[in-house]
Amino acid sequence: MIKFIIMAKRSKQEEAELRHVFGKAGARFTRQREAVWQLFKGKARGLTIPEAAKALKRKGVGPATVYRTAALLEGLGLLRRVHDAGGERRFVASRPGHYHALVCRSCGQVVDFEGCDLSLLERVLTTETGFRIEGHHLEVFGLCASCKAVNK
Amino acid sequence: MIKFIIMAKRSKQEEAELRHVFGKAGARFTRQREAVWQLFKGKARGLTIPEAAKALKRKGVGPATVYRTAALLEGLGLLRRVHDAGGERRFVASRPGHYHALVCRSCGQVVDFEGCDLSLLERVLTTETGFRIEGHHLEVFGLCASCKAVNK
DNA sequence: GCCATAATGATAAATTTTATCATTAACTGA
DNA sequence: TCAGTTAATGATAAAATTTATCATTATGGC
Repeated sequence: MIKFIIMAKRSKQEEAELRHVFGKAGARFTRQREAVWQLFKGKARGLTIPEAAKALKRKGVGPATVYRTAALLEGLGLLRRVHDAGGERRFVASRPGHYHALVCRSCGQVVDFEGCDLSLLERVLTTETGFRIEGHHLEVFGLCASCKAVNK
Repeated sequence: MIKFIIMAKRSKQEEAELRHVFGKAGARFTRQREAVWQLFKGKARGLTIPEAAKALKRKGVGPATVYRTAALLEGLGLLRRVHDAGGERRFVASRPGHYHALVCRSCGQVVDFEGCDLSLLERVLTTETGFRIEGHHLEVFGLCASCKAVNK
């Protein structure tokens, strides 16, 4: 069964969770790191680092910190890389686990989903190529419902 | 059925094919463009642009031309973008059509394959999200047979 | 609240990518 | 085969992105 992810709004509970994830990794919970996380969490289409850096400059977060924090959050499983149609590197808020992205080519909105079944494909690849399959990365493109309506 | 691609060696026939592909697109068949293509064709793991630029400098091909040519070859379907584990943008020789990459995380070798069947997944996504699915991008990681042997 | 030190901002440097333009060389047609 | 047209290239510079360094700041543990 396929499960879709809806990002929860900011809450005390979320802050506690965040603090826990950070703490477990020995990382401090700073104003800047939360600003970065909140920014990405609010953008369904994700952001490139330069885009994020521009938006965060106003909030007093420097570019170097954006780079550092994106790498950190990726390591913690809170951000995931997505490559849009143009091959641009974007980061999107995520939950730890095995998710894939359904990306709208018009507005860029990203819907995460899990529950892909590639076991058959992987079995064939194993026998045909001798590879030991360890994982995969899947992205699906299309037009979301509202862009479909607008673009005819 | 899954079909694997083995890149043919350089030949008169290949040159004719190349000339045809270039010509049909109104692009000229230059020494530099062939050098770029030959370089990528010989590297199963693909190359980043800076890597390619470094290798081609010796052959008298400037960086700007490498960028321009990679974009051209991608447009012609002769190169495809692949993102390795580190998220680096690499270009890999390809054939026109719908192929996916099986990437070895140790040596970086890429085996193209076609014949993935995601129609069921795409049908579910369509009904669940309202998206009009237009395509997908799939990469499978693992250890190739020889790296598997070496790394135990 | 104090302390140790991780994290930040500022700055600079390195790297990657794009733009410009005079020169070169690939295709066209005779 | 050869000249003419013009796309493509190299050189150069500029812009943009990414990484490194280090003094200062602020977080988390006690």
